[in-house]
Amino acid sequence: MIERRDVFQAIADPTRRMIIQKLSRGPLNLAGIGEDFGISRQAIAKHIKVLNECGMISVTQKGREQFCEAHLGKLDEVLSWVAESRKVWNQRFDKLEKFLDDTSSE
Amino acid sequence: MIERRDVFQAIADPTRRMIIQKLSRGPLNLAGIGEDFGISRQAIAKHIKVLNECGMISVTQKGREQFCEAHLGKLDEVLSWVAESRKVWNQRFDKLEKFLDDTSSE
DNA sequence: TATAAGCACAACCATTTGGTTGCCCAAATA
DNA sequence: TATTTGGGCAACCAAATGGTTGTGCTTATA
Repeated sequence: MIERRDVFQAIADPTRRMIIQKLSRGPLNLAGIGEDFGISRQAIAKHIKVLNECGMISVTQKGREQFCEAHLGKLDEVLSWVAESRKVWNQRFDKLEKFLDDTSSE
Repeated sequence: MIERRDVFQAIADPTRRMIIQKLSRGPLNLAGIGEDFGISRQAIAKHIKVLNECGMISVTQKGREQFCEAHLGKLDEVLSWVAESRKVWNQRFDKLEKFLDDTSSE
């Protein structure tokens, strides 16, 4: 198995998705992120590490605290992949339309 | 660890993403999907199983062959999650805009 | 009918994942 | 200064992941 570190891996885990949404409201330190999760601080720290390695967030030291900020622009990669996957799909609809158009005599 | 079977899991693996894109051009049987992947047929079959369990594709028996069809509409769940995550982000931009608007006297 | 094609099932494997606990360190705060 | 508070590091764990090989079964095809 190979360790994958991309956006798709970042958003694969539900906890990480919640973290991203939480961070979408603004930067937070680890303790702040960990609130309302029934999960240990270490588990959160690991998710933060993964998100950072995936390029989804950046971490800034500030005194003894560590503030995390989401890079929501990174999600563009997901959007463009979805768009790419549906490209032919849409073309097929276009073709179907054209076919129905061409074959309809009434 | 808990076995997660959702769209995010489906698209987390690069091989599965390629399979989805391949299927976006139309249904294929397992052998057809497996072409051009440097991977065993069994590995492909496992990915197909996962994709099916995630609801990303459906499989139809046809004689001795098994045709797979992608459910590209399922990707809407990804799009809406991304949109939801960026909602506040956009609002923040709006707020910033408003703030700049309100505070600019020149 | 003999053979090839398409696939299922099972066993096996190394690595990753997602979580835990325990200990410890440095920076704020009372 | 004593004590919280925020967090790092390492070890450990069970389960999931992504792959392999081998065997065998059924459906097409030569």
